[in-house]
Amino acid sequence: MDKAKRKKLIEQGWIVGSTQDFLGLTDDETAYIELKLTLGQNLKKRRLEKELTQTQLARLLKSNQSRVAKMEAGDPSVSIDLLIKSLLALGTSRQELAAIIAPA
Amino acid sequence: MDKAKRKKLIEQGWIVGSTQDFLGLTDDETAYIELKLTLGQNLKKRRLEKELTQTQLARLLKSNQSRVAKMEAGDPSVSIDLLIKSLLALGTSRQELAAIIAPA
DNA sequence: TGCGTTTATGTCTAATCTGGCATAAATTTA
DNA sequence: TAAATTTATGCCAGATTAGACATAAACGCA
Repeated sequence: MDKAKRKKLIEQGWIVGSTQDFLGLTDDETAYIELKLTLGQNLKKRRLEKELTQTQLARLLKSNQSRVAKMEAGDPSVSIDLLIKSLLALGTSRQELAAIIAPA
Repeated sequence: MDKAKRKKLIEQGWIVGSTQDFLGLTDDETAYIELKLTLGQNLKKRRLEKELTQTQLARLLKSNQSRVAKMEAGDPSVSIDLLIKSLLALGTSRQELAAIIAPA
């Protein structure tokens, strides 16, 4: 958000700040959540590339459709652990994993 | 292990195979375990660079010495989740995290 | 060698995460 | 637009993981 817009919103009575500030998250908590979102988005990308439905992917992972949906959305109830296991199960290499985490 | 050595061992009656074969792990299970070991080793490296004892690091992470020992050893009772949270808590960036996972 | 410090290992129970299931919401297709 | 398919959301019981604690093992050093 540029400074002009921010100023205007504040003048209008809006409270402006980052989600992080609002929720009172520490830097590392924020980094964790963002990382989870990134991994989930990539899982979805790979699923779509293979033209699978969430249900089909779930079967592949020996999980279920709802968990796949939550994974892709970065839901608080899913761990990075599960996301990484899923990506690995899809044959993602460590190189690829690294590229997901920190695109060059 | 080079082929000659392997042949010799087999002739002598040894059973030769990878730990993965022996334990009957799938490729992705192996990748998961190896990733966990890598992260644990790196956590230890970072701890030593800061000249902290496991107990001191544990306090930093709001955990305890035994869990730190297990993290560094890649113990089955620790998740990649905890390892990543710990590395992030030490201020590790996504770039660095990626480099740990797949050194250039 | 003996002592202090650090690290490793085992076990407990509380908290978190997972799969399963039901169902709602959204999207696609006829 | 209605039906069919796909995705999202909520809940729960069982499984897994976490911190706490005890104690053993390893290490460094006087």
